[in-house]
Amino acid sequence: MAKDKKKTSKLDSVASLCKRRGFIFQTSEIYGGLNGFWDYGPMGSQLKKNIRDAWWQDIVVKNENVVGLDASIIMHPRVWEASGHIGGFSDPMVDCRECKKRFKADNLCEEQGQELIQDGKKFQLPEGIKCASCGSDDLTEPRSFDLMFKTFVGPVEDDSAVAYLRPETAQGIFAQFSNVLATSRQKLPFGIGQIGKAFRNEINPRNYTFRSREFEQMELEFFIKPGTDEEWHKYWVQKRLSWYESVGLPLSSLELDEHPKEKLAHYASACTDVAYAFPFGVQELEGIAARGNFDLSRHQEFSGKSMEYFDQETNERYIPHVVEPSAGVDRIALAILCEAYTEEWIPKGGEGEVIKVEDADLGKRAPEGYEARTVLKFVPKIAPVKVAVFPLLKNKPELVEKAREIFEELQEYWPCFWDVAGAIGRRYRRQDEIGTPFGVTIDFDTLEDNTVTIRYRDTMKQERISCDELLPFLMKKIR
RNA sequence: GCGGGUGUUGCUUAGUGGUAAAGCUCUAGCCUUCCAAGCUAGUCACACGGGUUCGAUUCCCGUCACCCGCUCCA
Repeated sequence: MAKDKKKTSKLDSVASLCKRRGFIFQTSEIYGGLNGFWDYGPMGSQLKKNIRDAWWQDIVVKNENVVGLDASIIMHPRVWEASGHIGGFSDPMVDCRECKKRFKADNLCEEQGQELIQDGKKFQLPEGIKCASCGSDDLTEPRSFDLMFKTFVGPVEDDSAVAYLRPETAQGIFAQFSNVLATSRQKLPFGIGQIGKAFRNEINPRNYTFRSREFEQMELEFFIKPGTDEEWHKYWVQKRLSWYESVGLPLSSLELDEHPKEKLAHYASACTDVAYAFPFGVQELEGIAARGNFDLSRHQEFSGKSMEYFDQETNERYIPHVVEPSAGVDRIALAILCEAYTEEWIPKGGEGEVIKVEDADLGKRAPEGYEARTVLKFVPKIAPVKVAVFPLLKNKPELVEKAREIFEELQEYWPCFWDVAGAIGRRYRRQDEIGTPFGVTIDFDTLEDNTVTIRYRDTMKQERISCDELLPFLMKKIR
């Protein structure tokens, strides 16, 4: 195999660790996998839960004017007519028979000053359109790629039973706007937050878990008085940025991509992407869009039900505008993994400087006199396992018993890890690879003076702390 | 989906028309008073499906998956 294998990129190193340590697996791997679908293992599922919890806490719990929702994945098909996903969400593509390149048909036409001809579900290229790459006019007919997964509701598979897996969670919020408004006693401005799976039959899933066909979104629809769009849009961009910092993505690793006005959808007044510098390029984690009242108006039109809000202060009746921060959980998880992934060369014997391995040298052998360490530097809040507890020696029952006691106490509060196997250094390194921020070791001194060693993942420094102070100390560090 | 590349165990590699080897990891035991130590034993692989053949991991065809480019955007 792979005699001329390219040097591995950082993404390969991250993916390899994710598999080795139980973060991410290929779905149904024993059958060869399925393109665009991924499973999260013991560490990955806890990592994702921590990300969701951090979002839910920051968006729903800590804002008294934001409430939660958990809408169903399959909704009435008319929802997708109203949202524009049926008819508008499929991209007709053309292929060049000469140079084999593929283009979005409407982009290609637009670039050449023409418009794509649409006749119901059929598309046609206008005269004279040429390949943007090689200039050939030998192009295929525009073909539609429906990005929504279809299924049937009930036992009969006829056209009237067709339904769709939601391609975004947002429409569940819009469709329940009136019910939430009526039951939550909220006044404008207020928001509805939701976390859930969405599905898109992507043409080409890529970049590990980055573009998957099944993915998880965290979306807030923040409803506002028309005319306040700009200030609320700015507010949420800032608010979201500070959240990213709090989960371990520093501002220096992020980029704001403000869409120019002329590129916005006709109903939108602003859209800013939060992007992360992945190993494969700067790519979007979240889009924060000011969408006007497009969605609610459409649902009012298609359902015939009023989406208006009565403003008690001004005695006005209007359809609220909305600002939508919409984030991808899987993308954030991948960004956090990439950001946290670190290889170090540490001097044997403990003397000298630790060398942080540059991206280009990842996976290489440590130089003479050094040994390699792989560590995931998660912030404690996000780390899947918070504390690992070790008896210094396995064959000393008094150590094991005391350690077990401490482990069981800590387990009441966080996911913890119990490990008695192998030398203590080996056990520390195992925890480094899953990003456990704290190690607690019980030794013979513990039995004498009731103190334990606490070992820090990032610095490998150790200090002694009284057993009584351990819990409050960790509480403070982990929050 | 199109074009190109890749596919042997958890990882890194070896090898063969007669079903596979090594190191590390992992598991168990012994030992061990703080950073992948040592000793003993053990588990685990030729992506899948056809074809050729007495016999295929090896040759041929197809499929799948992953990576790169086109494309895409949560």
